[in-house]
Amino acid sequence: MEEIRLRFAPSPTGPLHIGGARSALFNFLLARKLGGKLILRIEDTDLERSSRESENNILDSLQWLGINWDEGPDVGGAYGPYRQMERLDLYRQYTQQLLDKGMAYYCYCTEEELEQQRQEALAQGGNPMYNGKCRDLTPEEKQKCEAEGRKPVVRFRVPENKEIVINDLVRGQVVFKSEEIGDFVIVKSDGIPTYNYAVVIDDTLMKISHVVRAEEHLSNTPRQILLYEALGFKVPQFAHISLILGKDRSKMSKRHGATSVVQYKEEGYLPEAVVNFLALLGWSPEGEKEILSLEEIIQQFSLDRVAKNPAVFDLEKLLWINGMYIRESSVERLVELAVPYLIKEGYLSENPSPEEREWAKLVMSAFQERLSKIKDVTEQIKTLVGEEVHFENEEAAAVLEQETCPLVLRTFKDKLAALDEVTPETVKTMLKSIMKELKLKGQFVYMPIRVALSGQQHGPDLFLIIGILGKDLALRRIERALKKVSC
RNA sequence: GGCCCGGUGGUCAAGUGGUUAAGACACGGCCCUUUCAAGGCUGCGACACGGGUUCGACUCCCGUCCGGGUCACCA
Repeated sequence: MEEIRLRFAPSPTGPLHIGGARSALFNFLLARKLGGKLILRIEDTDLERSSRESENNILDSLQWLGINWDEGPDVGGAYGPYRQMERLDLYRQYTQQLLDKGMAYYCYCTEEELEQQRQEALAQGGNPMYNGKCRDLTPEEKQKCEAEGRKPVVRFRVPENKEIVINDLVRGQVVFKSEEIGDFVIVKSDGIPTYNYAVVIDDTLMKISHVVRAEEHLSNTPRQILLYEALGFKVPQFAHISLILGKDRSKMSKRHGATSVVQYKEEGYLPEAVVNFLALLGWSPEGEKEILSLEEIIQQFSLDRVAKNPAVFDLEKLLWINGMYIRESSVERLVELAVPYLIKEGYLSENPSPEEREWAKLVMSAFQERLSKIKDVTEQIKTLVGEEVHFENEEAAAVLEQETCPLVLRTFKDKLAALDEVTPETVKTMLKSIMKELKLKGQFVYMPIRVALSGQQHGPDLFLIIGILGKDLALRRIERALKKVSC
């Protein structure tokens, strides 16, 4: 039995993209489902754009999501190194092999020449591919180019009249013709291999059995298969999953909003929610239950249930899923998550005291049911902090004009002042007693107090609001309202 | 432009020749409730189009249209 080995191979050219996260997730899911391993490989051959900072961000993001790998640049493994730039020697020997066999050749064309070729091909309505100019350079021609100081690239000699068949695990059979593929570069003029080349050698050397990646790579696959065959390597199984699109149905990009995993983390999304959402984008569980833990998803995961069509990223649904997870969370966890936001907005001091943490707990239990993402709590809490009460609108202000309002507020003030312990329970019974004594319907008691305390007609249960404000501030806000009402 | 992949409600998405074409998000209504939210119930809403094949097509074939990807010394 062949060992099951999957990999996620990002380029460290920026923070982990949401689409990359989904590729990583699907690889992870399949690896776990099949009892195989997940390998993390860093494809850092683009010297211009690659950075260690991005690499770290990618690892952090994956870890945050709960996507763990068995081998990688940080943990090592038997098939390392796991950064392509540390594997240059490995590629070199295969390049020599291809060169010796005449399956690859040096090309001295300049960028300008290539650009011109492309334009010409395009103008003739053809495929803008390399025309094979340097395919059969004589030693003299070569020498001339060298003398001019030209640095050659290595191109792969694409065989003629060949059908390349991909048996894709999600797309089925896809056929390409070799005539549609021009001789492509496998080693750049600086000696660094290109993606299509390095990926083949690495996947082979790392014994990757299944390559699960985004659909944008489907058209690259025939090139890679040609390379596998030229090198005498075994071709792995391929599975190309569809892309994630923005609202306007084009590929997800910055203008669609947050595209990187850290941005979602910073907005206050829970990792389980992001994972759950991503899994549902292009895959569907068998049952009707959509809120699933990673374990449940692994159990149910299968490539047969992966959709072929691209999926539009629906933030509304992510928000909903996130809200579901927030509601399922313990208040303690929510407090941990919320504290940084609360500190940042100045609602808590840098090192929150036990009292402040207790307050944060009141806040989070009050808002747990109504948050879609943790960060929103800073917005929601605004009305419950400070001396000033701002009425959300005229309608709210009008509540205080009610005839019975002064009486209600005064009664409430006295009773609250007399309360020894302000807990949800004591406040609750206190409020009920006001209803009874004054013989007033709920709305004539609760609404004026609510508006006087928060300026809002809507919000968490009144007794929770009072807990968050605290006895003293609540009293002062009532007094202010009372002053306004009595004149 | 050539090649490749795709096209079920606004969005995600079941479905694999015969179904009243699931479900979820969003949206509307009702219930619950002192408010909102959450929750429960309910409603609106779809097989891109045109030809075939077949007794019968969302499902199979062809064409058209639409969307996306790719054709880099980026991955």
